[in-house]
Amino acid sequence: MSRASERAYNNIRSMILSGELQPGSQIREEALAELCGVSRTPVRDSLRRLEAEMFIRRNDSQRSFVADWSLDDLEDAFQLRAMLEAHAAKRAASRITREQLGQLRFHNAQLKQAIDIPNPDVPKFLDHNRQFHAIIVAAAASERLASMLGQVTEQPVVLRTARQYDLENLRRSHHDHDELLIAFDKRDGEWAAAVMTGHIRRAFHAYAQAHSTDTEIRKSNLAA
Amino acid sequence: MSRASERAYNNIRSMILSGELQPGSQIREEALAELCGVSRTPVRDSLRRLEAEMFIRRNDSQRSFVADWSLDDLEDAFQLRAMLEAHAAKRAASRITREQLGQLRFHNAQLKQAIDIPNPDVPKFLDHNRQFHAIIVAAAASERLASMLGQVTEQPVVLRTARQYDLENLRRSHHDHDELLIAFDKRDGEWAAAVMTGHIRRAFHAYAQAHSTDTEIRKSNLAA
DNA sequence: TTGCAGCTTATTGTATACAAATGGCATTCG
DNA sequence: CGAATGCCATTTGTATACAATAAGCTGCAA
Repeated sequence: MSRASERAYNNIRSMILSGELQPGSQIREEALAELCGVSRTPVRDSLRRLEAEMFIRRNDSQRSFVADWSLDDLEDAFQLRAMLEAHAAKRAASRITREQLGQLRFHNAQLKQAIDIPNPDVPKFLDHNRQFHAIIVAAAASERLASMLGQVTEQPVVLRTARQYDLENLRRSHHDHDELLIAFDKRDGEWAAAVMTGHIRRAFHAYAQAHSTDTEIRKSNLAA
Repeated sequence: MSRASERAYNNIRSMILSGELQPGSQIREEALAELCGVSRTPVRDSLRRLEAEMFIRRNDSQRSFVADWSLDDLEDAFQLRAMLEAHAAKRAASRITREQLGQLRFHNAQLKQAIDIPNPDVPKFLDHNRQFHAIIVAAAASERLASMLGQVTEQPVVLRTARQYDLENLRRSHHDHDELLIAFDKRDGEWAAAVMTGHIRRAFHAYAQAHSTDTEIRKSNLAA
């Protein structure tokens, strides 16, 4: 996608992800256009795209609002994600190449390094984690599946998820990856799928727990 | 969506589904704009949307082409659809209301009528079949799931699928629905999911068979 | 006071002109 | 003859002006 349009999309998306644009708040095309330094045309393109990705929703009269997900909605998204990633793992098990297996091992080693130190390097962990999962999706070799996964893997909160993982969860996450690697090595799709399902579901519960704590803190702040 | 944009979207979509725009052929915004009697702006909106739905793909330089799916790609789509619809059936089993169950029975009775006559009324069958599945998706109560299913249920060929069902397949389809109804009645999500999986997979194989026949006919026509 | 009608303003939709980028062709040079 | 290069035609991207629509407000009447 071309320059202005790309910029608008990335800007708006990151404003939503960062919370700069508050969930539920209205979005005006012209305001965003100014913020991004482009005209309304590329902004409109971006909004359509973000709407398809469910970052934005529109009311009956076509006004746009930042999506505001309940915990139930998020569980729904995680459930779909678990199903789709498990499917990807299953497909990947029978298609993954030696080279891709090597890459998985590399990223898994890197993310182990990121947490096996006194001060865990969470961004590094997240980056290699992302790449690890991306390789599996690529090995699954289904464009549609990849596109659908794209829709559920980066919902606003998901970005915050791993940050709220405690160290124990990060370690478990790493061990899941280890087990996935063995399953892939044995070409056991069912096993890989089962491990992946648990892997994603743990992520949800870790998020849910952190979220409730977070919500309580926010409430007490409001009360104070 | 507003008038011009809506019209453009529906026009272009049906041109693709009907084969009027041939798979693989390039699409030019201005040509479509003239065909639809609107300007390029709403056409561009539509193209973006159709691209997200994978009816259209773009090359590196942003030129658009009608998607051209191989049989493998289609199997992939059907596989995802089977998984998603099974998931929907499972969720629906624990959430469906008495009223929705009644509606399912109604549509199933209607589609039975449509094929239980000397000259089957295929369009009627298709219509009630569509509504039957729509009710299940609604009962599943997941917006995301519904949106994802939308992406795999109406790929170009899918429209042609049921037309190519032979009568026997239509009857089996009806019986699957009967079984789904019982599973829903017993609130047995696993059973509903299993039936649904088979239901969709049969649809794929019916299509694949009809497709290969079709392809052979086309080949012999070319040879002649 | 409440509810509604009509007006005003805010916001999105559409058309169009122009800019940028890309592809194809022809020409030229090795 | 083949490959590279520059130019022209085609196509898409962006900005902007204007149209259409919906929301909100004001004032009047029941």
